[in-house]
Amino acid sequence: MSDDAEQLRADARENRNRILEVAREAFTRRPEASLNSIAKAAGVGAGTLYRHFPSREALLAGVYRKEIEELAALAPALVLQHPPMKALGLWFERFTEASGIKHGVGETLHAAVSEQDMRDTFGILKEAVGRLLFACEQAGKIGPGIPPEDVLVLLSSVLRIAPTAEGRQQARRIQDLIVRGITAGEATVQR
Amino acid sequence: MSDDAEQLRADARENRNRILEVAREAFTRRPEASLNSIAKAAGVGAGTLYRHFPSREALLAGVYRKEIEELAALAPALVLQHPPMKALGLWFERFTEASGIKHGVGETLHAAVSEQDMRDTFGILKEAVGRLLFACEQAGKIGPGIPPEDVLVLLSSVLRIAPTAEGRQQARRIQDLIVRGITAGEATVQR
DNA sequence: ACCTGAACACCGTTCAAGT
DNA sequence: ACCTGAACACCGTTCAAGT
Repeated sequence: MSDDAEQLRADARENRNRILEVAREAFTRRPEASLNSIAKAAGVGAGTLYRHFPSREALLAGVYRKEIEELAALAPALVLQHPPMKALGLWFERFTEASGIKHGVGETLHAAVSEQDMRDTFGILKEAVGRLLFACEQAGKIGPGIPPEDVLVLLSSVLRIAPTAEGRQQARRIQDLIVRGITAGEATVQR
Repeated sequence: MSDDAEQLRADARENRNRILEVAREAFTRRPEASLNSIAKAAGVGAGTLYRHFPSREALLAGVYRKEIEELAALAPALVLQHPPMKALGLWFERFTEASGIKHGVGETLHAAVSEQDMRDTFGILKEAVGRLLFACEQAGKIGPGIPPEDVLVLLSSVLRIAPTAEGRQQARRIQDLIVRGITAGEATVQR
């Protein structure tokens, strides 16, 4: 929602956007692309890139922020259009499919503890999942008090899976397992 | 089980072991420790390290192999000593606790598709989980045909969690969610 | 205010030369 | 048969000098 590029001088904002464009491309091609190479491709000095994005993670967050915000915004929309459990399932699928999310969320989750930028982005996703879970809860489909962040951590495991045909099947199976876990409520967990 | 250092000349085997020792220490302190610094600390040339471990991942696998093998060996032992579901729960806890596993398995899972070393190590863990699941299945506690690799991928998500007190609680909750997902058998997954 | 790009210390990796 | 360590190309990051 917030633009993050509001009070910038015209040339600075242009640079910022160009960096984000180039970075998105570069990361899609090769997730380990160097920041120097991105700066060069964007036609800016290395220092400029570092001024806008002080760390690799900050750049990642910048690149995928829009995508993540869209994904989050989808949650309430799905809740309106579908029965709660169906909405949850559909959102899970979207989460897995969103290609950019792969890198973006992975890093976000990983760094959510330390980096501030990340906490924000993570918070957006957490809220989205919370909304979905709440709807399911209201409908009596799941037990109360399942922390959205737990679901998100669990869901993040599918991001590691390679995007082969086989991998996609596995991702689907894993999504189902998560849904079942949520659905089961108080089950026979033994210690 | 296999030693991996069988047919080596005496000095080579010594070097190999020293590298593994130093690397374990270094990775524990700082997961991104450079390979050059490890070589130096181990008192060997960089080339020697690369001869033994051609990639960072190979070194990680070497470092954590023993630990992973022990964890895997624990599975059948637990099955003999406890009811199946309890054995599963205990093994999950051990998996989460094993500190070295954190780095080792994370990388292993990530690279399991490409690297051969990794496939082997991953296979060992997969077999262990398979054993646990089979016991639960035999006891009629879970549905049949849950792929061990799915459980492992899911379980790997807890490895990202920071080892704070709060984090440990979350890890525990997530383990429970996984167990519930497995237990639920065919549930109300909607599409 | 913002940008450039040379400079620094360090990285992974290779390979000729040694034993 | 194995090891050393200098060398290479590249990395992230900083910062004086420019506009």
